[in-house]
Amino acid sequence: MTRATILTIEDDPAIRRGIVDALDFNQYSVIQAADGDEGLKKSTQNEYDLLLLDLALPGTPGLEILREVRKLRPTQPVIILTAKGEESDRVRGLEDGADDYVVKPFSIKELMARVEAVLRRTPQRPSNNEAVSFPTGQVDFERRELRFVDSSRSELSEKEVELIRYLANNRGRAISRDELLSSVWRLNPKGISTRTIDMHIARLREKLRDNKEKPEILLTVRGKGYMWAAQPTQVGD
Amino acid sequence: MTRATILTIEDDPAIRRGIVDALDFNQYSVIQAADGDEGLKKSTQNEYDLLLLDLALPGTPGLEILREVRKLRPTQPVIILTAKGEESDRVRGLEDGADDYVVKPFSIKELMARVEAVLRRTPQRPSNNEAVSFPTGQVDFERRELRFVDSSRSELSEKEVELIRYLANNRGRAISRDELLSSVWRLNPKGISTRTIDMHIARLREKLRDNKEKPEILLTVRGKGYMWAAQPTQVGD
DNA sequence: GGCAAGTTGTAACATTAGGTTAGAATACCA
DNA sequence: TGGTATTCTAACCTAATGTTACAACTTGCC
Repeated sequence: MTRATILTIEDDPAIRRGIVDALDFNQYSVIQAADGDEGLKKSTQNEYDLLLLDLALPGTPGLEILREVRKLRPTQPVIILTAKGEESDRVRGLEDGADDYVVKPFSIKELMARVEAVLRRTPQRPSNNEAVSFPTGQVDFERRELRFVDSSRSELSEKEVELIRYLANNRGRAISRDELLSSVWRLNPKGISTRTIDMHIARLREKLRDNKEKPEILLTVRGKGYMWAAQPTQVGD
Repeated sequence: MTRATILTIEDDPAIRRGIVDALDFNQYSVIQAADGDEGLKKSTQNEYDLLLLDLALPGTPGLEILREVRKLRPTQPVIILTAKGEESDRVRGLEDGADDYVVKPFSIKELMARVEAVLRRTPQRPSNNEAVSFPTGQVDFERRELRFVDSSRSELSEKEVELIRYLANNRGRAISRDELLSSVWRLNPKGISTRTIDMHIARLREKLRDNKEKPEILLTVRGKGYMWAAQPTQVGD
């Protein structure tokens, strides 16, 4: 069991190698990208616990990657790597939502400290197969089904599971259709025009037995997308 | 400066006196209600940091008060007081969302421990005049105005301040119009039919310079109400 | 292969919640 | 008392979402 999955976007092979080794040694699972285009692709197609992003890259520039990722995944943790002197880049990066930065040349020790710090303050999401509950029941990701308090069940399809997982992992945050298409469907279309998501939501609401007129679990956020309702109250301890 | 404001709904004058004294001694601000009707009124008209609710009351029964309050304020912390033996009431109370219970007769020490515990695990809201920020600026409750990053400002009216405060204090949670009417307007109408809230929201969006078609700060949750957007990312430390 | 069941996507239409405008009521103040 | 700011109401309108019905695709099985 690795501690977290980290995407490293860095073109210098020596530096990349160093980073990967260090992360690997510290029990992280590491994915690599050697240039901007590959980085953009990997970072937008998948969600990682952390992105290590060199700003000076061949291909798509680091800052653009950052902005794209940020648009799609507002909460994706990102640490940027900048060369000494390129202070303006660093400032732009932080403005664009990077969580922290490391200035090259850096020591492995320093990098690891930053990594740990950012991961530490990332709100801990339920891990992949942890139970997600809603007022009238809970989601069993293992068995791909919903179990209700009256112990009845409904089965979930593949896409439904992924959709529910993504939404539930981000409860309390309104997720745009773009973000869903990118994260759940692994597509990357700017400004979509498909009702597919709405369809799936409708089907999910049905299975969740959510209130049809006034949903209480899977909320519609006008002009934005959908949201898994924040837990109203936690009863007892 | 008191630590928190607590509403005590308890008909027995001796017990009530004891509770009030103890809370007072511990720096809490205490409001009292001596029967169910008064309790229902006070608990629905105002929001408190904590509700101490005796279940056996003349007038409106405790459980009904609990349910009404819960409908209006899903996060209102509540501790119920039950007589020894009335176990079914206690269970019902917890089912209906009470956060904890104390069985009579209880020691002051025990009560205080419960109070502290519940308050401790209540998600700490920004206190009344703490700054609330949004991506393009922040709310200054003192001066009743919005300050933007470009250091321009807009003034807020009384109602606007209260509305913004309530929504922002509950960011990430969709607030129903009923809850707003009850908490901000201090009205108690079941199933409203006024567009007043929508109006105020529109004006607020204007002042917040929120995106008109796709709001990013003050979101509309279909069939439910409105929501102050959850913080997308916290930049840096 | 090819049929059946299940899943996912699309097109087209329907509905209505919420945005919006304009003005009436009310409160505030000098 | 008149003027100004604020709040509320009524009425209208639109576009975002819900919804239906079916087409396309996948999967497994004989």
